[in-house]
Amino acid sequence: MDNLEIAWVLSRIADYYEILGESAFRVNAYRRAAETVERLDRPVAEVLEDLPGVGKSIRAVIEELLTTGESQLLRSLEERVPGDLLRLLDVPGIGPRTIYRLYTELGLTTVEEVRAAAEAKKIRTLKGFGGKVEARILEGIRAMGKRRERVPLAEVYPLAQALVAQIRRIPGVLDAVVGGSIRRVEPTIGDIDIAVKTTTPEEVSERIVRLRGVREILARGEDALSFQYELLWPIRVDIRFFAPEIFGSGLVYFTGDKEHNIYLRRLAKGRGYHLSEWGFEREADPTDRILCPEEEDVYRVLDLFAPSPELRIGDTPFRPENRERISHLVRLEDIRGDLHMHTDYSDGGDTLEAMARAALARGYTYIAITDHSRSLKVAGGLSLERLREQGEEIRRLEERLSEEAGRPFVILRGAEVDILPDGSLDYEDEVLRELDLVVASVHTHFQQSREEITARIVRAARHPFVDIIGHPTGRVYGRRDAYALDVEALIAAAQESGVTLELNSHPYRLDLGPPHLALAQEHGVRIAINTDAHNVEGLEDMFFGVATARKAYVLRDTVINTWDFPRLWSYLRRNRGPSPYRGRQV
DNA sequence: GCCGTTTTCGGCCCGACTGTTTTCAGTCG
Repeated sequence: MDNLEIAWVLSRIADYYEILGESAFRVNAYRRAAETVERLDRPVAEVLEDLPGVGKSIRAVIEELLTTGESQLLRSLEERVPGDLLRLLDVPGIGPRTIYRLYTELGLTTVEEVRAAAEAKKIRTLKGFGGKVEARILEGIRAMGKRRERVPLAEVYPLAQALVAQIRRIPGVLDAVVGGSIRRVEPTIGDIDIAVKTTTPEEVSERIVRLRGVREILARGEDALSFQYELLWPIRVDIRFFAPEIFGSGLVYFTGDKEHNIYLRRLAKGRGYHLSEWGFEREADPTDRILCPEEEDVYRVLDLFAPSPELRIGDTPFRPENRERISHLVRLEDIRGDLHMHTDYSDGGDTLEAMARAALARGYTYIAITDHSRSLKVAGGLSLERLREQGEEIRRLEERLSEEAGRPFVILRGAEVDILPDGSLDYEDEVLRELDLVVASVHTHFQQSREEITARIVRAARHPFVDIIGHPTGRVYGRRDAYALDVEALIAAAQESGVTLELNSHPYRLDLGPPHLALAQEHGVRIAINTDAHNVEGLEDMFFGVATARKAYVLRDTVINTWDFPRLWSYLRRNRGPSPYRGRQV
């Protein structure tokens, strides 16, 4: 049983306990344990003894799951709450207490029975329930299964930026910032959170609800506004209004994550303060307030540094082992080049020159052009002849741009070479040796067994002329699961062969993800943060990749495209010998 | 259920909004 399955059982137990009216603290304990297990970067069995928030009882459940694959506790809970009532938890506005009352007071045990009872107007007979609750239940059941769950960051990000830009233009808006999981650069997003700085929330709110795309208003008060937003597809938007003097505490609160907020509030409490989005209040004397116009103010009161948003996961940035490393983490401004991009030679949308100029404008000192190899016909893979042609154009362009820029600008002649189903590569060794840089990636036969695909990619990782394994797991958020690859085996192979693993920055991919990145770094494996850009705009995705690396506490020095060119070059020549085209100094 | 240089018992983060009431529980984030 893997970590995800165990986490699922724990959160299931929490759901049952919640419906049964168990202590909220017990429910919370299971829920937190589930999250802890889900986030682990190694099998739970290895670290079960010292898992924070996992004590005797929950440990026993996990041990039982590990040995028998089942949980007696879960089974007995399933008997106590028969049917499929748990599914109602997914209905917005329906929570555990409502489900509990439907079960105990009306004897309903299935979603179908609940629907029938709502249609027969029986639910409104319960004390405190009216027609609106009934309507909400019916609407929720109707929408079940059709509802989209979390959406890939790639799809939400531009939408959120456009929306916040519109809000900024509304009179009375002093500032507006996207918060929540988007600001934390999480790979999937549940809703769009926006913190608005204003002294006139009512007027601003009135203007926001008239924006194009605003559908159903879900909640609207003095300080908050929620609505369904729909341009191409629907997503919930939550907006909070904060006065300038509390915008810092408001933005901290609205950025999260939830565990991070709880940690900060507990810390405040230990110092006799009550912390909320309104700022600090001394518990002994509520009139004694500390206002926080900036986020840094909140952290300063607690004697903490303000972690960048992507690091705000529970208390992790403040743990001693991370705290020391934090100033050495890779930053966007450390990136000196991009080692994976496409041009219109294959399936890119922009020319070689446009891509190179855009990279130069970003301040890069080197890039690698890595169009697809010949067998990938759907992506216009390059024949040997086209590859050679491109190489010549690259040489001329490099010279011209370096001259124009008045500084060296290196364009590496690379390729993204297909790893064929048997693990061999799509160009002959002589061709690979002549290239400056080879990214090897899987683009076909995703469905191979774990053994097959692991052997396939490991074989490529051991090839002397492969420099980078591109998007190693192949996962594409919202579209495709990872290959069945044994990533740990790949990391072990990379440790041996010295090949670099890619962190593909495209927000649909973010592959490798943080747990694997951390594991790779721990084993001394190098990482390349690349955009895999298919047009000029794609180069901007580097931001997502760097944030993802930071979540894994990847250090600057682990990332080969933070190195200066001589160091990178000697790495690239490690198995190829001297280059016939390029001296050591550039 | 978990946890402890304030505690092995007694706490456990906090507030906005809705619906149905008339002071609050439930839900959500």
